[in-house]
Amino acid sequence: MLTKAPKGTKDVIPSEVYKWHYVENIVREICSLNGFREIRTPVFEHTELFERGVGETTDVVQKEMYTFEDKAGRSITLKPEGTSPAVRAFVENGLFNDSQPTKIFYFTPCFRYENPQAGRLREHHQFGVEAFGSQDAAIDAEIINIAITLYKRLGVESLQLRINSIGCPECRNEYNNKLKSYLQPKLPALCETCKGRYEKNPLRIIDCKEEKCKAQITDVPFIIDNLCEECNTHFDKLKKSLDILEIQYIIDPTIVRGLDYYTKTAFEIVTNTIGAQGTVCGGGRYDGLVEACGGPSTPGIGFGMGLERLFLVLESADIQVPKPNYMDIYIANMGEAASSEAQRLVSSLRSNGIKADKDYMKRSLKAQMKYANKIGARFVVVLGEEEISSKNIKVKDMSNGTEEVINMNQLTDFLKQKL
RNA sequence: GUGGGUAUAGCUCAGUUGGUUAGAGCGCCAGAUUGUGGCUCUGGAGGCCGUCGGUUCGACCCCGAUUAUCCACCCCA
Repeated sequence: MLTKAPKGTKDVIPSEVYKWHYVENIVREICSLNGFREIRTPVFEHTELFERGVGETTDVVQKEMYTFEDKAGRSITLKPEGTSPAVRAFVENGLFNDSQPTKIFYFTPCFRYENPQAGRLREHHQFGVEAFGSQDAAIDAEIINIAITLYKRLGVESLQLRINSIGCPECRNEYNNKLKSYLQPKLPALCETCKGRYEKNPLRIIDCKEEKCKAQITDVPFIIDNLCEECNTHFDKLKKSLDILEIQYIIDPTIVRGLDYYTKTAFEIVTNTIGAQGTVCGGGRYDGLVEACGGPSTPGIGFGMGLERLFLVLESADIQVPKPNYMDIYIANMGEAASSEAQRLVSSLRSNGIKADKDYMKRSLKAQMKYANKIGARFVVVLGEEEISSKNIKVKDMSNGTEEVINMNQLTDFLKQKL
């Protein structure tokens, strides 16, 4: 127990972390190009935020949250998703007073108490993007474009964008009635969960995976065919915008999303290469969420992208993340005096911005050379009594084995020139 | 919450139809004559064979439970 990470969590060890850095750097670059700035919010929030934001009837809130009381009796929840906290921060800090839109992004851990499987953890990490303040469907397309661009930059091609519109409260209400009257005669044949969904959230029945439910609703009316004029116009504009950006998409009327806050645009980016959990990015518009969280009526749209799943996609596509150079120079040393001199040297090199390391294991010279090779040191200098007294050192280029003799004092300049 | 698979070295996995000292590859450490890496060769360290109980003269192997892990359902990223 002591030496085991909790179920559904994973360490990122030093030899793997470069992949995260690589992706994070590209994300930051893309966000910056699109005018999105980073926001950092707490790992935990008041439970109420998620109940209100994500929705009391959702699975996430009903059975997947890490909720506990703190010592003062407050109900606290580890964030199960990133949008509600972003909205809370948007409202609390009065960002709606700035010129709109407000365009933000974040990296955050998310916590959900579920049984782990391929592509599903109890703690996973998301890259998320939110844009507040604009109702323009063009911004929906641009949000989607950020996710598409990221995957394109990483060299992934086998992904599919699926879009839908799930309407606004008005047309959804009307549609729900239509849906209910369609479903009512079939109710006895539906599964137990769907019987429950009928009153609370009939839209979800369309998404049910039970065969008997699927069989019942083969000619179910979709909301996409029952949108009000405004929502229809919005969806048309979205499609047009995606065309302008040359983004391929599939209209999938069964996308409903499991978080209650979505309105109008809902989308998923999916793959079939990483197991059953193929949604790599999911998001949509949430025009009522800011108001529901106590802010002024403000439209919004965003997405969450699971980073662990992103890495699964890279793996399945056999895409290698370039490894960084870990070490510029390694100072091999023999004997106490040389060890001290090596310490002085690496310290001076480091303060000049050169990645430098030395032996701390009292290894033989041969072993030190092997080590230097293994850590990927570009250059090696051997320090012994001779070098210390003469101040002349041989700098070996590990990439081709050539050596050059220079004065010890010139090492920094020499390396700056070579690197 | 439900179902199935798996559990042997740091990692990936063999293995014994139940019988004495449990194996490989990779990795790690060291050596192959003087102070120079990658390739090769040699050697070494490293395992209560997940845990507890049962069957048996004898269990790493069979049975049960338990825990962990993987996969799937549900749901989601």
